[in-house]
This record gives sequence, structure tokens and C-alpha cells, in this order.
Amino acid sequence: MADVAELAGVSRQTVSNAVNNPDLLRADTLARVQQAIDELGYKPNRAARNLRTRSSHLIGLRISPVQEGTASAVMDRFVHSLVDKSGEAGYHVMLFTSDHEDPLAGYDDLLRSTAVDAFVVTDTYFGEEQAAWLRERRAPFVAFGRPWDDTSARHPWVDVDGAAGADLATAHLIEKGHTRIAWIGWRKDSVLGEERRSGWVRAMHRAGLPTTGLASRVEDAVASGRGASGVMLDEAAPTAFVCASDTLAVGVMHTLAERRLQAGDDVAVVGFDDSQVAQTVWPGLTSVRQPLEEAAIEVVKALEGLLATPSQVGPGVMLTPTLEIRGTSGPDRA
Amino acid sequence: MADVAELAGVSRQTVSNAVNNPDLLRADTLARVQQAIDELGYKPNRAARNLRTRSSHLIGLRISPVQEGTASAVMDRFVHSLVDKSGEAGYHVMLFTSDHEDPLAGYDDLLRSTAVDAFVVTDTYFGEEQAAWLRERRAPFVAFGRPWDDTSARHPWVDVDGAAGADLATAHLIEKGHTRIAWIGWRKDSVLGEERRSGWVRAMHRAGLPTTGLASRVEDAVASGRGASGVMLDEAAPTAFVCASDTLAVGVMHTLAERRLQAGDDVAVVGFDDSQVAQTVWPGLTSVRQPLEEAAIEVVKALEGLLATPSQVGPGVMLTPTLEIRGTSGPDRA
DNA sequence: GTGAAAGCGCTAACAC
DNA sequence: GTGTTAGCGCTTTCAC
Repeated sequence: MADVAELAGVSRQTVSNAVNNPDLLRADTLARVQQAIDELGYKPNRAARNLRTRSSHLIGLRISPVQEGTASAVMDRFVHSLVDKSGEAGYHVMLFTSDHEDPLAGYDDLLRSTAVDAFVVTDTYFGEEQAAWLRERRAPFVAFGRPWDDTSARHPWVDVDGAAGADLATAHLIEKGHTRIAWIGWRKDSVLGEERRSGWVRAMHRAGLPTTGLASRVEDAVASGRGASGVMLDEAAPTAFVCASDTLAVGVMHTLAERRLQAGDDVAVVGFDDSQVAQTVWPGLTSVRQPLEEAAIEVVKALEGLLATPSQVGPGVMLTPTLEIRGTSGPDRA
Repeated sequence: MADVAELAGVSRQTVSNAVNNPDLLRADTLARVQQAIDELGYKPNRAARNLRTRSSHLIGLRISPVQEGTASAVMDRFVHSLVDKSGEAGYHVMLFTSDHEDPLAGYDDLLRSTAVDAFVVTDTYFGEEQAAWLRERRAPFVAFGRPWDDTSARHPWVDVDGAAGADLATAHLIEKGHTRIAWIGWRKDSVLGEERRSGWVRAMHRAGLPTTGLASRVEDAVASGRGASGVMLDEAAPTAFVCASDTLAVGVMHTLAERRLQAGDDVAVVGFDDSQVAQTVWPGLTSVRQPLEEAAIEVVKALEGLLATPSQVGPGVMLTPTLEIRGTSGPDRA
């Protein structure tokens, strides 16, 4: 910095102003300083700046372990988008993990050591707890996932409308002529699962179609999807399946393959998350896709607002997913 | 820090020592300071520490955009492992992107602003260029991927033996009775692809089996795998396929499905990377799995060595992949 | 619009 | 073993 100042013939302070408050300088001075900066390849030292401004321009994101044997990688896609979008806003994403026992430990450490300016909280299931804890400590954070029970939650959030996604999927199948459309979803204690399920119910009832005996709730695993769809096929003879996840949808496809049924031709299947599995598996799994890039944009926007004026919290942002139509959602042939 | 010092009845420096050089203190003093730290929930301020020690305990990792429509997510799995392992060593992973035009720009910025202590370089294809550039700037880094042409490269690296992986896959098929085993790989300009291919050649020749007319080199895309395997089936009638990636292997499975052939029963297929697709697709895609967790451990180890004694560079570490055997690698029925 | 002075919170070097 | 001193590189007052 001193070098730049000397080369430009100004004081060190003026260099700082050139970088942080360019409009404070006269145009010609600014140009001279800028040239010196370029010439010397000067970049302000992060540590010093952080110390002085009490901000790190780092946002913390806790990532949970990879789920082997499942199809979904929503988290990973979101991380990519978030890194992209926050980078454009001058922030970097710092990843951390904490053991499942005490997920808050990681947050606490980073908070106390002022390592990050804010967090992005994504873990939907533990969201509540984390949110309450962070709020209590006045830690700035934006949640990807709405606050479910706590209607009084005063923190910014961005979420994707799961019901709309399932509705979209179901309506698509209805349009294809299906009338007996089954739901393979998650256990009842999953708020996310119940929300997605409600979209299926909504679309079915809107079309005057029955849902009784057509819903199943299981663990999010391929084997569970396979098991549930086998039973469903035997007992309720649906011509199409809407699933709460691609993992479950792949399970349905296992059942079909075992029974020598063609996914799409004989029985339709729609998944949720537009995973790489959905994108590549034959003949292409129709799937609900979350607008993660948009979500990242909104999260960063909320983050910027939060750090600029911590007091005022804007309303939550709800995004609508889209449907990626592929081979498994063929017309009803029955 | 001052509070802790006062509560423990020592000077601020002693608190610092308690944190950074505990063995410098007498046991009872240490205990007293430690208790004060716990009581107050004290954590050293990162920015101040970074400024003073000229280190951020951050390692930079450039992530490339997600490849839609492919099966592999090696990068994402590696990121998870790296975050885990580096966390144990007291480091955090900071992600960044840079446009494809100028991948070095991102590195340069972080380097100049002393934002990170070191980089982990993973992009195999641009590895050479990046490595040379970083070395020139004396930026500490560890490469995940060996230096291919530059035998004089004096930087630490960790890599997975792709030839061994393809050899493993091929030998497994040979053991299953297959004799006409085809290779679907990447274009010739991919060093990684040629390396994997050499493992197939090696295993075939070791068993006295022919390779002529059994190899195909295409883009890494599902459609390419499908196309190449279709042609191969018509022209050379192989009973098994070994592929350079799960993406290509899924393409082969498309061809089989279209021809009403059962993957595993009629024609065997083995992929590479043990992606979520391989893990979930019916009837399970046998695939070569890279030991990414081990790789992350070695990378972190190298990183620690590098930062401790920058001058001495240990030898590269080569890891051997394993084979995940699933339904698609059935015996030869011909 | 520009420069001088002060200090962010910590740790390395030294004196005690 | 413990305390004192100095300073990491920057930005934020405040004069000028």
C-alpha cells in the first residue's frame, strides 16, 4: 500500500479511499492511483481489512455428509450456485462440518472467532433449532427453507414451494390421461414430505380424482421406494407414480424393471429434485426441478440486505419449481 | 482477551500462550486461564490472528460449474471429504469460481489479497497450466491429480491410479468368463482417459485376450456412450463393456435397454466413479470407486507439510481405487 | 480533496 | 513462567 502511495505520489490514506470510496477523490488523482495499483498488482490485505472493518466477507455454510445410495444432490447444486452468486457480491463461501450430535458447535466456533459475517442455513430438518439458536445469538443468517412452526420467526428466508412442485407433476400426469396416480412420499414427521404430498392431493382433488389408498409414506431410500411401489401396484393398481424424491422414483423404476414393465410406456413415474440420476437414467426420469440458481440469488440478496441494515428484515421469498419432462411420464395406456 | 486475562489474574500475553503454546505455562496457571476461557466463551479473533501470523488457515478450492446431464460428481464428493479432513487439521475450505476464460484470475486475486494459505488444485485438464503458474508465484498448493508431462514438477500431489481401476474392472469381467470386452473411453487428447484405457489393455493382454476393434473413444456424454456402444455391439459383438466413466456406462445401458437386452444378464457393463447413478440405477452399475476420503487425507497431510516446511516437498502419493460390484457385471452367457 | 494520527485484537520477541 | 513492548496492514476519525 505504501508502495502504491509513493508511486502515485499520494498518502497511504488516499490509496485506501481510491479503493473503498472512489468518489471521494478527484478524477485525475483517482486515475493516477488506479494506475499505480494496476502497475504494482496491489490488492488490499484481507486480514488487515477484516480486522479493521470487523467483517470477513465470508459466509459460512454447513454441509452435511454425502448420502451414499441416494439420488439427490440438491445441496451440492445449491453450493455451486451460492458460490457463484455470492462471489459476484464480493463474498466467499466457507464450508464447515460439525458432527451430527452437536450441529451447533460448528456455528458457535465460527461465530465466537468472528470468522464469518453470516451463515446460510440449509438443513431443513434441523432448521428450526438452528434458526432459534442463531437468532438468540444475534448471528446474521439467511435460511434456505422456510420457518415451519415458528410463524413469528423474524429472519430472512428463501424457499421452494414443494406443494407447487408435486402439483405440477401430478397435473402433468393427469393431462397425460392418468386417473389412478399414486403418491410415494416420506414419513409423516417430515414437514417437507407432507408439504409435497399436499400438492399431489390438491391436484388430484382439483381434477375430481380419488386419493384414497393411493398414498404411501416411507424412508427416503431406493429400497423403500421399490417396496412401497410393489405393494401399491398389487393393491391399488395405479398407472402412475408421483414421488417425493428421485431416490424413491428410482425405487419405483426398480419395481417396474423387475416386473418387466416399461417406465413411461406401461407405468408413468415422476420424481423430485432433477438429480443426475433423473437426467441420465433410461428413458429419462421426469422430475421436479428446484430453481436453485434463483434461490442462491435471493439468498445473497437477503444476505446483503441483512448485513447492510440488520434491523429490518424483508419478507420470505417463495420460489416455484419447474417440471423437467422426460421419458418416464408417458400417457395412460390402460 | 483482556477480560480473560483479568479473570484469570494474568497478563494478556499469557492468555495467548495458553491458547497457542500451552506447554509454556505452568500447569496450574494453564488450568486457571483455561477455566476463564471456558467461562467467558473466549475464542481468539480470527482477523487479528490472521493479520499477526500472516496466515488465514483457509485453503482455497476452485470449483467448476456442475455438469448437467452427466453422472459423475467426483468433485462434490471430494469437496465433502476435504472439508472434513481439513477441518480436523484446523483449516477451513473456501470455495471460489472463475470464468472458464481465465481460470487463473480467481487464484491471483486470493493470492494477492493473502486470503488463503494455500490452494488445492483439482481440475485435471487445466492442472498443468495452473500448477506452473502457481509455482512461479510461489503459491503453496497441493494438486489432486499428478503432473502429467512435467516430470520435473516439484509440488506435492495426490492422485488415483486410473489404470489400476480399469484393470480391476476388466479383470473382474474376465473372471466372470467374458472374453470379448470392449472399452468405451474418452478422446485421445484426454490423458486421464488414455491412462484408464491402458488399464483395460493391460488386463486384456495379461489374459491373452484381443483388444483390436474393441475400443472406442468419444465425448464424455450419455448420448456418446449410447452411440458408441450401439456401433460396437453391431460390429464387434462384445459381451461386456468397460467404460471410462459412469456417464458413458449409462449410455451403454441406454443401448441395452433400447435393444431389450438386460444389463448384467445379457451384456455386462462396468463404469467408473461410483456415482449416485451407479449406486441407484437398476440393477446396480458395477463401478470403479476412487478413494476420495483417503485422497483428502493425503492432500491435507501434504498441505500441512507444505505449510510447515515449504522448502521440502515429499513424493507424490498414488492411491488405488476399488471396484464396487453390482448387478451389471454378470457372467458371460454366450 | 488530501494527509496525519490512532487503533482494530492479536502474537513474536524480548526482558524480567 | 510471566509481563512488557511493538507492530502486522488497513480504515476511520479528524484537521487542513
